[in-house]
Amino acid sequence: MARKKIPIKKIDNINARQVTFSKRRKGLFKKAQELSTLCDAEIALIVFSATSKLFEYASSSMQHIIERRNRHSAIQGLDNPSIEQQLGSVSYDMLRKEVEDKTHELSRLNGKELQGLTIQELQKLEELLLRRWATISKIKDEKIMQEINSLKTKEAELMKENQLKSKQSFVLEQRQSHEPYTCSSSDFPPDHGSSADTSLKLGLALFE
Amino acid sequence: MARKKIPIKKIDNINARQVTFSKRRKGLFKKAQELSTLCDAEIALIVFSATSKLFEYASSSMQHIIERRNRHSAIQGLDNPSIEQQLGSVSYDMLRKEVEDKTHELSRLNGKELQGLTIQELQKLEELLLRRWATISKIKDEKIMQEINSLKTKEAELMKENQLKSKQSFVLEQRQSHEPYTCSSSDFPPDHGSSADTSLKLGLALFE
DNA sequence: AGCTATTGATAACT
DNA sequence: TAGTTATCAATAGCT
Repeated sequence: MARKKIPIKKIDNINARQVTFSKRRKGLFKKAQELSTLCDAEIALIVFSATSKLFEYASSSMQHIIERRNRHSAIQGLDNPSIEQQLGSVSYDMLRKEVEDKTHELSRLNGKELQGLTIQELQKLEELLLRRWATISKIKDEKIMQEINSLKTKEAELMKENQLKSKQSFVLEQRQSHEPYTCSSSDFPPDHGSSADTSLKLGLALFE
Repeated sequence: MARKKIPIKKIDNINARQVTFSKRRKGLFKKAQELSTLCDAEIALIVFSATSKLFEYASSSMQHIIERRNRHSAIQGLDNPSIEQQLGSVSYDMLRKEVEDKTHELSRLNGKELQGLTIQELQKLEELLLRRWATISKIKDEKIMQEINSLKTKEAELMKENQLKSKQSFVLEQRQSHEPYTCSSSDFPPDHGSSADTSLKLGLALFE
């Protein structure tokens, strides 16, 4: 739609692709918004760029539309809500109550209904959030430590490997520059405890 | 974009609206598909017509994109889990689905499903909780200040009242022990600035 | 549903 | 990165 028609296939040139993405994305969002307004439609649009950046539009609330869509497709086919209700494991009213409760709890956690609470309730909520924050911090830190440890291990292994290769090269050089002699794997020094130790320390040093 | 420019507002004529919805929807889906192909983007588009008919497009799998999107923003902000009083009765299945969703969301917020998250996601969650904690702290502090102020006011009023009564007693005593004389409200001193100040300081001292 | 006069979107270029 | 413009694409009003 411009100076020239382009084929609808992945744009090779990275820069051109980026520019096109930016322009067309803008156009797409505009059209979505227009359709929503003109025709009173409920629209959700989710776009992930090739670089995993998220762009989204929702004529109302994204969560609402997604939930509505899930219900819509879940209902396809087995659409007899009252059968289960009649079998009566859980009553309809109980479920409705539960939805209300959870919705309420969620919105409170989201900080939207805090004005009505007493100081004591707010203090409890404050403590709760701090505890949750601490939990998450802890888990995050554990994950980071795991990551670090695995990196350390990898590093140590690589160092060891490198040193092994250095020694091999050294032996080969010696053999070439002086008198040749046969060699088997058993000719290598049986242990390199001290040098292995050194490599471990070097590996550690990166993180300490 | 045609014979005439139309304003972007809800089309009144039902028939025209239906036609426009059909045409523009087609255009929107085409553009979404083109953007996805041209720029290697992952796109999901959900459209509910005014008559609650569902149309959707997903460059890969709708569920996959929605989940990816949830992971992305889960987490930052959280959409409004607003009460959706859909017209008419909500089906049993819908309610059960909603309970599941909200339970899931709650348990995530409660920090029970954190092991599966990446370090980046955990960091976002951590920041979110801190923000919420800050919000609650702020509201709590505001409430405390309100409480303090109302106490201050009450204190000041009581002090004033007491002083008033003291003076009345004093006057009565004087009248009884010496010569009587008539009195009106205008006989009271107009201001007690210093004593009011004292009560304010006392009120504050409780919290500082 | 089609048709076409117009408006809108955008590819290439600056 | 943003702005301009020559083209191409979408579509509003009709039939």
